[in-house]
Amino acid sequence: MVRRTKADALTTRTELLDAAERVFSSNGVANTSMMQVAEAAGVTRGAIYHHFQNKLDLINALMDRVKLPVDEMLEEIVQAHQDNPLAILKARCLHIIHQVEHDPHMQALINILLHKCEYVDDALPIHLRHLGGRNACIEESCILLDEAKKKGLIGADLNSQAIVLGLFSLVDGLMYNWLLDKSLFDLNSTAKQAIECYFKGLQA
Amino acid sequence: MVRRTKADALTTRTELLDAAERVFSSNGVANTSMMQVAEAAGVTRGAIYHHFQNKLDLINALMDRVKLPVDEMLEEIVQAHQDNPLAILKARCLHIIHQVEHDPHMQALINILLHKCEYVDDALPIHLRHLGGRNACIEESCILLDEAKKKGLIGADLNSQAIVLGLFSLVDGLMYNWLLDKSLFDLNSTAKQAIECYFKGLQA
DNA sequence: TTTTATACAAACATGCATGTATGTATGTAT
DNA sequence: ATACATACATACATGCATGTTTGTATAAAA
Repeated sequence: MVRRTKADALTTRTELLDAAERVFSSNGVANTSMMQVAEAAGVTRGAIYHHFQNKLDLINALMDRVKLPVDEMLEEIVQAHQDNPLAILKARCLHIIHQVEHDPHMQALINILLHKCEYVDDALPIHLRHLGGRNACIEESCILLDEAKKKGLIGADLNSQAIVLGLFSLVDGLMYNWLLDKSLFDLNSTAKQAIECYFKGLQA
Repeated sequence: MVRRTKADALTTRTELLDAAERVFSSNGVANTSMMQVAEAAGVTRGAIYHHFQNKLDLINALMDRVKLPVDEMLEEIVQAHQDNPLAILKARCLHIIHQVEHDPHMQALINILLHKCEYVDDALPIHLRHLGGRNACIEESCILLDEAKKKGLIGADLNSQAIVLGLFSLVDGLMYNWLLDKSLFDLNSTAKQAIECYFKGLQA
């Protein structure tokens, strides 16, 4: 019913993203129509198609909003524990957990990726981004573990890649299960204990 | 084009389930139409709607085929390691991993549940079954851990529930990531190392 | 052998989702 | 002040998926 200035348009865009986040989170991506997103944002489909090409483009925009802060934070961690590769690795895992627990946008997005979105060809760009970032993270972590091995912090017989994959799988699994039913357990304390346990098992 | 005897009908039904397993696995549940399932099975939609009420009913039937063997096997494990709760728990985890790696039906189903199916209200019955079985398993495992604690096998300060949740999250995460890209790592050896590591971290 | 039930195929009716095209009021630049 | 672009709403056209109904050849039952 109304037309807007440039700034107002950006507001509309943001509201659309917020709405998409909510509706996708509760209905699932495939199960949500553009109409539903529009309604949740209080506009018509016209607004969506003006700002985004289609549902995929919308999801991509959702990811753009969230992904950046992650990498920045990681820098800090590295510097904080300069010479202790294991501490860096552990802090990273706990940081991810913390992000998912406390940043609502991150939580919604991860929830969508893990539970509300089928890993299927035409959704590929999204998942490729997710996996791309994560694979880089794994490689980097392998290096950290190798350093730890050199310093004698962990058993020399351990396979770095397997250990890293296990670690990230543990983190993934914790988020996966917690997002499935947040009332089932406390994410922070559970993650802390489980990750602690895993690291303890690494010692030589 | 053809009509069949009772036995042939069962064959058709099985072929439909097999087809659904394949098509869902590659296209995703929401993204697959009954038409595609029918085509993959070499029949028409009529055949599907004769054997199943709708897509949900079809998926339920898929789960019925697989779920039973799991519980049976678990009995054996318990008896094999009669008095060592930790060994039982570890064997269970490795058994699940083994199942997913080697039983194609199980693998397809877990893949569908983890990656090809949105956790959304109308799919609820499916996920409830999945979660139900798993929650029972968690409770049971907590008991095992408590026993282990009494026997002094693990640290007395550990929270059983957190540890169990971590363990199952680890297993879930490993399956999750492996099914995402089976070429990325060897499931069996990676799981063995990671789980081993986790259990090692439990010791007092 | 006649009757009935089974196992599907084929056709029908409906609805919803998508993408696009068009209209229009308002902001913006000249 | 005029011309153009922006930011949407509205309307339209199309297609596909679903569920149902009907038709039919064969098997099973009586």
